[in-house]
Amino acid sequence: MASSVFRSPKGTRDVMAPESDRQRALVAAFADVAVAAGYGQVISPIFEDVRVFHRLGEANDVVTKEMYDFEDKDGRHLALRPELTASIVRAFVQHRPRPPWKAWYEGPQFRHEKPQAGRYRQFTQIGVEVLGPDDPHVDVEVIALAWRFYESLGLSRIRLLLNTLGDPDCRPSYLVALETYLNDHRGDLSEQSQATLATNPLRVLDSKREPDQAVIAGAPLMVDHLSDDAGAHFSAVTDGLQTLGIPYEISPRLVRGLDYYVKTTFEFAGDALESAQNALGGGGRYDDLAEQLGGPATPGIGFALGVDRILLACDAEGVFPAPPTEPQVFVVDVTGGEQAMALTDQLRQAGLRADRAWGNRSMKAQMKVADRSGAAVAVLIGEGELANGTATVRDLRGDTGQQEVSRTDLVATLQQRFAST
RNA sequence: GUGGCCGUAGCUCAGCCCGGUAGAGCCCCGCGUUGUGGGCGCGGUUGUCGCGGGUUCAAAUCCCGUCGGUCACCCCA
Repeated sequence: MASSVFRSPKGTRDVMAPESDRQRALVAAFADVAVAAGYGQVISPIFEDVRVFHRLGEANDVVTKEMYDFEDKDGRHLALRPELTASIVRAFVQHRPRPPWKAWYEGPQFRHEKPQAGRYRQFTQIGVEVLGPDDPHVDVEVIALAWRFYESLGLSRIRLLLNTLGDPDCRPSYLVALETYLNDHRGDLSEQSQATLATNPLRVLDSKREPDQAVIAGAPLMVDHLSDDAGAHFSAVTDGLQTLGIPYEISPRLVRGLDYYVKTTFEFAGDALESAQNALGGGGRYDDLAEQLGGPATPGIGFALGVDRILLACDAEGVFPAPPTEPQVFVVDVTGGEQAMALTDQLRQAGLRADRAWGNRSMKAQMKVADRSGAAVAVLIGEGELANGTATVRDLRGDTGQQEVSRTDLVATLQQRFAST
C-alpha cells in the first residue's frame, strides 16, 4: 500500500472479492424482496441538477457542505447525488407514472465527509419509495419490507426506532413551543447546540453532548402536539406494525437529517455495531417533496439502507457469508495446456465453474494451485490420459480417491455431480 | 470542519523511548517425491521504513509540515 503512487481517493475504497461477491449477493437479495412486493427498479443518473437536492434542507450539512458539486463543460451546475430519494421523486415528477408508484433502487452516493468506520465518501444504499397513497398502511408496508429484509439476512440485533414529525397543521405550532422552551434554557445548552438552535431547533433534540441532556429531557415532544390527522396516522402505523408482529420503539427525539420529512420517520439501529455509525437504515414520509420539485402534490414515503453498514453488522453477528464462487472443477494439464484450454471451455459451456493453471507448470505445482483455488475436484490430464482418451477425476475435498473417466463422458459426469449445487 | 491515536515486506506486526546503515511469522516460489494438492522438513524471493523538509558525522528512530488510515465530535446510511 505504501509503495503505490496512486491510491483510491480519501474516503473511498476498492471492494474486492470475496467482499464484492457478498455485496452483490446482498443487493440481489434485496432486489428479490422488492420485486416480490411489486416494486420496479429505477436506475437514475449518478449526478443531477444541483437544485434537485436543495429541498433536503438549507440548514443541512449534506446540502451546504458535503455535496460534490461541479460545473460541466456546458456550464450546468451539477452534483453527485448525496442521496437517492430526491432523484427518485424527480424522476416521478418528470415521467408522471400512474400512482401508486412503487420504486426500488440501488447504487452509489457521495458525500464529502470525514471518513470513519461505516462512513465513506462514496457509499452504497438500497431503498424503496412509494409515491401516491397517504394510506398509513403504506408506511407499514415499507417499514415491514426493510424489517423482513434484515431478518432474511439473519440479523437479529436490530431495533426499529419510530417517530412522527407531525404535519403542516401541527408542526409549526410545536416548533414554536420547542423553540420557546429551548430559548428559555439557552444558557444550559452547549455552544454547539446554541448554534444549532438558531438554524434548526428540532435537531437540538438529537444532540449527544452531555450538558444538553437535561434540557432535552424536559423539552416538549412532537408526539404530544399532534393534530388529529397526524395522530390518527401515527396510531394506524403502530397498530399495523403490531398486527404484523414487528417490534418497534417509539423514539420521540428521533430527528431525521433531511428536512423534507413529515409524519412517520424511522430508523434501524444495529446494536451489534460498536461504532458510532450504528444506523443501518432509515426513512420516512415526505408528502410535500413532489410538489416542491415542481410536480403535482403527491404524498410519498421510503427508506434507504446502507449497504456497507449492513455488511458490517452481518460481520458483527456472523451472518450472511459470501456466496460460493470457487471453481467446482480445476483442470490440471501437464501435456502443454491445449487440453486445459479446450476442457475448461467445454465445462463452462456446460454451466460449471471451471478454472485451470497457467504456465505449463509441474503437476505438483498445478495441484497446489488447484487445492488453493477451493475447487471440489481436479481433472488431471497427463500423457497417459491423452493417449487413452481419458481424464483422471480426483476428489480434492474428501477421501474418495480418483478415477479415470472417458473424455466422452467427462463433462456429463461432472455436470451430474454438481447438479444440485 | 475540530480533536486523540496510528502509518516498517503482499498480510499481521517487532525495532523507535536510550540515533549507528531493516527483522519475525504468515503468504509466495523451488526442492525432498522427474504424474498428484492438503502435513512435515530444507532452501529462496520480497522493503522509496507513507511523503517532504529540518537537526546530526549518521535518522525507521528526534523535530516540523503534509498525505492517508482509525476513533470520537459534527453530521448521517
